[in-house]
Amino acid sequence: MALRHAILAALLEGEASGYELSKRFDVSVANFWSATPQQLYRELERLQRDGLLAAHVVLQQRRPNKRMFAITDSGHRELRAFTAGPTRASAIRDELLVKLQAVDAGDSDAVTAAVTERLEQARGKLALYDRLRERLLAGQTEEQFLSSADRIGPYLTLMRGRSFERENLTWGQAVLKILAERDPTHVSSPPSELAGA
Amino acid sequence: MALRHAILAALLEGEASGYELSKRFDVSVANFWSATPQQLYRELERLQRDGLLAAHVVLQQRRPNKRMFAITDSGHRELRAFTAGPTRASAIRDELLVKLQAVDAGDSDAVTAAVTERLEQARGKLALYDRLRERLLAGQTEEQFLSSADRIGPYLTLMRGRSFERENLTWGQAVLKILAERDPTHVSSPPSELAGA
DNA sequence: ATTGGCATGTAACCAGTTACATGATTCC
DNA sequence: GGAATCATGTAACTGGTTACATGCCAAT
Repeated sequence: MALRHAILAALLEGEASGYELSKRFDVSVANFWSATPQQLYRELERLQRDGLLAAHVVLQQRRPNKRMFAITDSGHRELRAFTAGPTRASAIRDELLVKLQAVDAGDSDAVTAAVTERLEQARGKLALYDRLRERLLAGQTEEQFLSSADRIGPYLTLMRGRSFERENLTWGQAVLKILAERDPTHVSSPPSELAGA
Repeated sequence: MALRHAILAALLEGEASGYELSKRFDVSVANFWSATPQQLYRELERLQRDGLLAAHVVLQQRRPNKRMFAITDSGHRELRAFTAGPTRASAIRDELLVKLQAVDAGDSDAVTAAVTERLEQARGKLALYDRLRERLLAGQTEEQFLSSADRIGPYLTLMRGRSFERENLTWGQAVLKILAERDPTHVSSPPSELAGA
């Protein structure tokens, strides 16, 4: 029953079709909630059935018609009640870290490649988040934005995603260095200091 | 099919019963994979059935008997193959961030309380991770440990968990300040600078 | 001509969660 | 005496993933 609330929260940005919502999940919601298009379509059905969303069909000439979903009053009440309820602990499931846990019994080169790939992804996401941040700020300073904006929620979650990817970068780089030093084809390099402050 | 590999990776630390494994998941594996005891018991059954784990019953006098599970050769091969295969993107599902995304349409005080609670948890986990780190290092410097230890995987994942909780702390504190400034019962305080470097 | 984006869905399956159940022991 | 810990499970349900299917339009 938590995907519901993620969808409601995402629709605060404005009404959307299933397809548009899945794009929205890809770019901004993915920091804190992941869902496949199939999940979204199914849950949108239910949300509409339960009266938390209202749907209306938009006819398009050059594209297929789409069903736009908007939050109802009942949906707003539900979302508000959700923010007031107990918070479940976050579930993390990261295959890369499972591989790293097993690196000593696994294929070290393959794990190195996987970390490198993750690093690339982190760089890409960081760049995306920086662009989204610029768009949100719209020329204002952070201070100005936070005191004047209608909605600060999307900014706060974006900043969490941003710091997460920054950590992925620094951590991943340190891990690569350590794995390289462990490698048989050894070349010495200065210590990595993974522990931080 | 990924819980299997998380279990195999966890059993690299040594054989365990279902109960012990679930404790292990709570303290150290939870950074990167979460699973309930019921999931573990079911998957241990299957791993044994598929020959990746071998079980033997340990009779105890003052406690119930337990079934200890150990990785077989076949299990080791499977784990190695896993580290060499493609890596799926990590799935994050964090209710607290859903609440934050919806904070502008939600109960601001309740969200503040939830962030405060998360901060406490982060402090606790950080302290735990620091203790685990001390235990792993066993008096050595990080550099010494990394060049001499049999297994560095657990250390690398622990350090990721540690930096994650550190980020939770700094982010959560900034969010609390921002939410307080937004509150009707307003008291001015210096700007928070959430953006970082 | 074919790839890629827009737009929506069904069906089957697999993974994860919740509730419940049992029974002994140790600690307070 | 009661709570916490050790130890394992069943059953029912809910949530999530994968594969497949359709069809049109725009761009190359």
